[in-house]
Amino acid sequence: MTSAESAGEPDAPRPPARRRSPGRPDRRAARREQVLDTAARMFFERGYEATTTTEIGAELGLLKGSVYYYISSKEDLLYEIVEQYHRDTRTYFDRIEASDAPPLEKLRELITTETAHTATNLTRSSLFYTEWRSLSPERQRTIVAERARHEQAVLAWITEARAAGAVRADLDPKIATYAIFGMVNSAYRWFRPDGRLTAEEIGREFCELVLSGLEVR
Amino acid sequence: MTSAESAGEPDAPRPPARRRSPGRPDRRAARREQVLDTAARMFFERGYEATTTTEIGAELGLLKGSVYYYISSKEDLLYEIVEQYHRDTRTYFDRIEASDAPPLEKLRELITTETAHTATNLTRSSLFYTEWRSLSPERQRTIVAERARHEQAVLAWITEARAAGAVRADLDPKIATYAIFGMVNSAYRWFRPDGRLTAEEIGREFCELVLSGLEVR
Amino acid sequence: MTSAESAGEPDAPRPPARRRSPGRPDRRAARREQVLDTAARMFFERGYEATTTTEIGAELGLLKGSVYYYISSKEDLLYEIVEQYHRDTRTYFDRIEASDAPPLEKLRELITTETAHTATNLTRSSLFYTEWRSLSPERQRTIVAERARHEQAVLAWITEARAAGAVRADLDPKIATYAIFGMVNSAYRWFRPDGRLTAEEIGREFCELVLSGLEVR
Amino acid sequence: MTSAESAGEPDAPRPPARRRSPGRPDRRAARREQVLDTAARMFFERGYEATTTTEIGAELGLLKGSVYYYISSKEDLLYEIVEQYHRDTRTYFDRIEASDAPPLEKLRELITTETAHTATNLTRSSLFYTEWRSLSPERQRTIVAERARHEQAVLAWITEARAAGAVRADLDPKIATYAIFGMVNSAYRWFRPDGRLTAEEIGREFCELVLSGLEVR
DNA sequence: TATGAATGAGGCTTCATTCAT
DNA sequence: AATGAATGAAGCCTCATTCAT
Repeated sequence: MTSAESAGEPDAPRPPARRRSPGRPDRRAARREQVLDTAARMFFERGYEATTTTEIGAELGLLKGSVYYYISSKEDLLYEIVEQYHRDTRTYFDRIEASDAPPLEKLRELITTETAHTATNLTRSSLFYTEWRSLSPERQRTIVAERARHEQAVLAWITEARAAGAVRADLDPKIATYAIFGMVNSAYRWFRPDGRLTAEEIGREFCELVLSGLEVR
Repeated sequence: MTSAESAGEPDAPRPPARRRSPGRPDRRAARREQVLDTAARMFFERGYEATTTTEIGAELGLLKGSVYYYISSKEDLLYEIVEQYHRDTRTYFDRIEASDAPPLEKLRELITTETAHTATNLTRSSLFYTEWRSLSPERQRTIVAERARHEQAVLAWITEARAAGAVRADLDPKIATYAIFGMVNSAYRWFRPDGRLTAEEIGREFCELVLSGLEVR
Repeated sequence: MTSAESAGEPDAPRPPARRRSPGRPDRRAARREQVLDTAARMFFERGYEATTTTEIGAELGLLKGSVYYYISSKEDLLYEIVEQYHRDTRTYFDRIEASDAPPLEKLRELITTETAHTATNLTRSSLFYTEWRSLSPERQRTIVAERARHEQAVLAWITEARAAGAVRADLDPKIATYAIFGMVNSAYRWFRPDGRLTAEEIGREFCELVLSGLEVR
Repeated sequence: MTSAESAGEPDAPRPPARRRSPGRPDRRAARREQVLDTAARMFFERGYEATTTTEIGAELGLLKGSVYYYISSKEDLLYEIVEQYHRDTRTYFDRIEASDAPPLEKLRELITTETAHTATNLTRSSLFYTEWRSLSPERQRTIVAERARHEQAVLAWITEARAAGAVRADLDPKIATYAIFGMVNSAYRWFRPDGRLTAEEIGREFCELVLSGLEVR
């Protein structure tokens, strides 16, 4: 399903599902993706707890029970939605971290990419930040750990740049790190795909603001 | 600082409730405040939906039914908790806005105060930002409206300072506003009262970072 | 008119409570009577189940718990109200039955008296007819038995009069009996003390209608 | 479901519900009707307030939660039961009123039909008269308004007949109206389907009694 | 593939009642 | 004579989930 979500869905379309046999497209997987997308949108709009399986079914033209043909539990549904987002996050983060750009360049790249990613996956990113509490403790831990990894890295970059004299010595790297994530991750709350600025432009603004705040004049 | 809260409660104690008869402290109101505080902490720890009235009662040494001697509904309980925070917010915001300091001074003052406020009322601020969805539509509207008011004001301050040449012309005031609120309001997620830095110090860091990012060099 | 009822109370005032000692009026009994009257009115207006002890207390300027200083249970309260009415009913019924008037005269007397009684004790009679189900099985039985006794008597009177040729032979005495009670006992539903006709006039109308319907022309 | 309800149910069977697909009888609707009938009987026997959803479920071989597969709330359940009765009432009333029979003929027809209707729908009529207080204010209003309409019509008929000299001038039409409804509507309290007389016979008795009471000799 | 019927656990809330003060 | 705090039982209702068809 390359596309055409119901009007309210601000997320970018997921890539089409894999096909089992070339001749016969796997309809099940396609429908499954549809279930995920619909649920994601509804969770985004009303919250996870407030969305019932009955409602999800209705939105899909299915009865409550039929939804379980595609999912194994409501929590799994949420997890899968969040996991997709999470996975993407990991991907670009690993790439950036592995690069040999100077630390502030990495930071710039992370801010830009993460802002764009958040903005292009509004509903999923929103769920990632607001509904993780409804996941099982173990799954929460996975997510928290990954976030911590990102924070550690950013902290390390800033610390490194500071040691190298590129970042103001009078700033606390840890607080700066929190500030950056607070700023970037807030995008899901107010970004509108049809707004005045694109995700890229917003990323650039963030970089300007933060980096010129950090940098030694 | 009359009251010893259970260890987990990071919020500053509320001032004692009004007394009905001057000589004899109003026990009821005190207990009621205890209920609010306990519930606030539990909502903070597990989330509003995940906290049952049975659990709240148990934590207070009451049966679930008995909790209703002090509250009228679970949602009202949440609202009251959030409203206290909300009210305080309004108070200092109005004071700052009414002052005749230059716009960037107002901004500095707001960032500092709001950061401190968030940090000193960790659980309540947390609920304010994460559980407002569990409130009735009307109550949600109240909160959203107030937040919008703050954002409008900050936007106006930045715009004004920019027009006066005090803020870089290449930055978008609106994005800057969002960035500031994202930063400041993220404090409830990571601030720890027993941490290395005080709320005031964090506020100062934020100001440094943001203002030197905004200001024309 | 010894007692000042709240405006809505259509029942005739109960006689003042007995005094324990001539010099010191028994305040408790008086207050108790007030509780009965207030409860009776509220049960009448909202129904027994729908009236809470909290509300009864509030109406009396008391707290929930304090009401129990005067009553032993909510059901007892209802029973006592209904019992007063019941007792009166028994009194005049016994008097009529014991008289040596001819059967149709007794019938006339019963219709008149019962209509008047119903009308003068609107709330209590209403409860007698509508809320008896909330009483304990045993108490229900008492009431049902008494009503049956009245019906038996009326049936006997009509049968006797019919045997004597005073009542039409083509009418079924049992149905006539039911009809009469249905008619008379419906008064609590529509009688208004400030209406066009007095209770006595209504009683007379009933007699006219029924007796001329029954009597051989 | 043409029949054979559990022994205690004195109401006539409802006509079968509409079918969704012509070939396959709609089981759901049938079961739903069963729920209504069972609940009606239980409300009749113990009263609405005294009947719990748990009990209704048990009687149907269901858990309390499962009952809600067929109903939306306990009050809705009551309303639907009462509404069916109400609807029937309206139907025959409109027919009679629209006829061009002379007023006393209409009266006779109404008494007969209403008595029969009450008797053939004992439980529902009973609920109609005794449990309407448990309905929402708006629903109460609907019912009260309809009853008032019937009373107005009967009052008009009697008044008309009286003006034409067919009814005794010394009787008050309004009281006569109340008397008639009191009489007819009391049937649910004592009618037994297996009794000595049929509903039709009882209706005839009522007519005899009332009309010969009303008519000028 | 999807339905329909039911489960079962649990949630929020209400309320008559008690009892020490 | 009345209060305030709490109890405890029960009530209505919701919902994720299952499973035979």
